[in-house]
Amino acid sequence: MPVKGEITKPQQRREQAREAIRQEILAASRLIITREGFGALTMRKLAQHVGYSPAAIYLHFRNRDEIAQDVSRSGYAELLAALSSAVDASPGDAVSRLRALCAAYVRFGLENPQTYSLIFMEDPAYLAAVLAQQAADDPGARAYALLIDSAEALIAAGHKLPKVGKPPRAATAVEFAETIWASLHGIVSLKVICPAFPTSSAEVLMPIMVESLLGSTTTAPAAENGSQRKR
Amino acid sequence: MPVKGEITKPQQRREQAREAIRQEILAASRLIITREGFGALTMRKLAQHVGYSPAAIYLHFRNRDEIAQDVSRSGYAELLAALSSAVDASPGDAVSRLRALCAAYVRFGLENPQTYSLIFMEDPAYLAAVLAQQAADDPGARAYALLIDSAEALIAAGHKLPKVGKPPRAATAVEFAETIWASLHGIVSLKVICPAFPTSSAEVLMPIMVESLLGSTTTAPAAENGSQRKR
DNA sequence: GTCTATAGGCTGATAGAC
DNA sequence: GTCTATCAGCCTATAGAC
Repeated sequence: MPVKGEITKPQQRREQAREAIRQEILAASRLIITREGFGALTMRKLAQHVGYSPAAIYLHFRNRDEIAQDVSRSGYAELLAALSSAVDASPGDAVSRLRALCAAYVRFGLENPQTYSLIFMEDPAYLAAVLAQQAADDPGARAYALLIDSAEALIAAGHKLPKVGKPPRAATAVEFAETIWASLHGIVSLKVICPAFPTSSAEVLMPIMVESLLGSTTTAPAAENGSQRKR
Repeated sequence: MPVKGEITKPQQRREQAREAIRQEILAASRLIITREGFGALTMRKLAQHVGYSPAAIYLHFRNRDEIAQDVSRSGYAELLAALSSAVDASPGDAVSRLRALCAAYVRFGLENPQTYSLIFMEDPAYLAAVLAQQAADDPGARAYALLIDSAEALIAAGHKLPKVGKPPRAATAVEFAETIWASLHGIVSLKVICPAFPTSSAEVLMPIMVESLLGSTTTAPAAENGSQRKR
């Protein structure tokens, strides 16, 4: 139904219809992927799901990869939403927010294994594309930025990041944030691919990681109990 | 050529020939996988490589999965060898050995991305099978045990593992070891699937992780500088 | 034992009728 | 625009000739 007062040319109506079908196809793709994984997304199955012939899909998407990219993008958007709301709901201090962020990340991965697998464990193209396109509105880039910002907030709050390299220097916010991310990804990806294997639960592994990493930072203002463990 | 003094019956000779062909097929499989990845291992390509027809492969292996299992097993053996030699070459103290183990693990993964991918990032069957079969001679189980042992050596050397859970209790050796493993896996798997993405190099990320985790342990005997960071 | 030939299935993608 | 029909290729696995 056109908005009152707007002129709806036949062209526009057609455009809207096209977009609606596109979204319908994407919704079906997401459903198939979250249920059976990316490998199960075939053009035939997808066409059957939306009630078209396989050939019709190609009128709206160039190929299977373009669909995967779009679904991937919405997967990053879901992740971003989960992380954002966790950050917003947490208390004000930097440490608490970082803890909340980590917990939300792991929870998202475990609750959406197929989506997580698609966006972080499948073809590198989707992952690389996120980094390559520095568009600030990309949900993947924004999720990444959320983590970096949290590490910077830690520094701003007076925490000193752990030393690294020879000669030793303080780790940068990006290095520290990526260390956290890689650690969390290790838990999630192992659990996603083989739920039984790390015999300990993510609820046990994650706090050990996060608290160790947070513990490796030292607070500058309150130097009463300096906990440097080396040099 | 039979060993001098042994009686080589026709039966034995045939057995040896069969085994030789089996090994030849496995060698070709490893070559294909390390070059092009597990996905590129097809019966046709494999047959072409060893100079047989596709059908001939089925005389020596039940199916593709059996080949994958065998290659996977040898992958675990390679990993075990890399870890063992690193442990043997390191100084005696528990901390140094754990550091050496971690460095060797990451190095192995980065130097053998396709093998690493096969044994830790593909079909869960291979990973689960290693855990399921508690056979002590399985290379995968032995590599796992090597890590657990290192964590236990840390305890034996007087280190207290970090607290976890509510109410807080000290983490077990298995929990601590699996935390280390998951962290390292996070680095390697991200780098393997998308070398460009964690923008920091593994050489930077890995020490931050390992030193943080080691730093979260406290040495009991020398309690002069207790570095509890909480409670 | 090893081969050729082939069954029977799947895939992504396209040409051309309506 | 949407369809049917099909291409060209891949796959695992097997039957039966030599």
